[in-house]
Amino acid sequence: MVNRLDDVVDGALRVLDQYGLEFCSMRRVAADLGVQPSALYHHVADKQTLLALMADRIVAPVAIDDDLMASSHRLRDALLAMRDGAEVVATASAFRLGVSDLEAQLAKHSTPDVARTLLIYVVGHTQATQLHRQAARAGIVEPDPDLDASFGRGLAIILE
Amino acid sequence: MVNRLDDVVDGALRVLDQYGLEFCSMRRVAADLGVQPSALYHHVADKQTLLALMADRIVAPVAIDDDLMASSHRLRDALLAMRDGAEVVATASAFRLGVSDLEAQLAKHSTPDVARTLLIYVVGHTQATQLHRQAARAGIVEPDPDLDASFGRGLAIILE
DNA sequence: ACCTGAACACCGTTCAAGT
DNA sequence: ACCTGAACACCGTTCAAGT
Repeated sequence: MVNRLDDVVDGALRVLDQYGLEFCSMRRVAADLGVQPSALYHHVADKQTLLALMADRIVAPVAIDDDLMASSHRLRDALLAMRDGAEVVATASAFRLGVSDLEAQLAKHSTPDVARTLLIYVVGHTQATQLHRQAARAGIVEPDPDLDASFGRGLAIILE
Repeated sequence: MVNRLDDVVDGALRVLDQYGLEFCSMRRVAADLGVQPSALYHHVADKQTLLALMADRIVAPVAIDDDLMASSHRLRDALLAMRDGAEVVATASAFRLGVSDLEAQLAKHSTPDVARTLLIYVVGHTQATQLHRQAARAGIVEPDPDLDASFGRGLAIILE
């Protein structure tokens, strides 16, 4: 079987969505691709690099435009669409201040400081939301139905 | 040698500060305490629980008062004082929306929405800062001297 | 270019047993 | 109450070698 880098990222995202970040190991991704673990290192330098590529892919389809409120909601939706999506993005380089493409896009439609504050807030709130939902699903905590609305209210505070 | 739960958390924080979250394993913490890995499970249910206790301890000395700007800076300083401090707090339960003691403290001096937005921002910006500094130390990226000031400007956006 | 097979140095966690 | 010793089922990564 022949794989390209894109196939490896595809497989990694499949494993992430199915099993969660905790179980998204190089060995599982390899198994998903029907390949030995060592084969992944022909495509990718290490796990961190693979995670960065996954983060880029999660965030790639998000369109940023003049409407920062709507753009923020689209970003949140893209993160929520993938299991542990926000945490992957928060830890990987898509979040690197000053290097993130997302931050640059947001800055084009506002100011650098608003862009950065917004990006941190959206990823952070979504990460907390996914953490909370996971805890609620496990019965550790009662579900909070206000979390979606809470996101919008925080957004309004940042965007005046 | 006899250890209490507090000694275990102490040891874990020592290992965290010295080696970073990536290498803060149960086995290393045990070695730091001069004990077998299995001994830790007499004090703590699992690693996640230990991380939550560590997060609580990192955040415990932070005083929250009327001055939300100064309080936010104190929280940031406490996170920066511990290697990977922001990431530990972001992942552990100190960050759980609606359950975090820090969030409740902040809410007493403002509104629930401002408190939550502030908490997410401070932890998020500090996490990105520590990520950036680590990358800069490794020579992967050039250091950004504006990060400290950037924090204050984002804070001002949230607090009007 | 893409992969296998085998190895190395690690993990978190459990559990019977010791003191 | 606190810990040991041994085991189980895993990790990420390297590297010679194959096609």
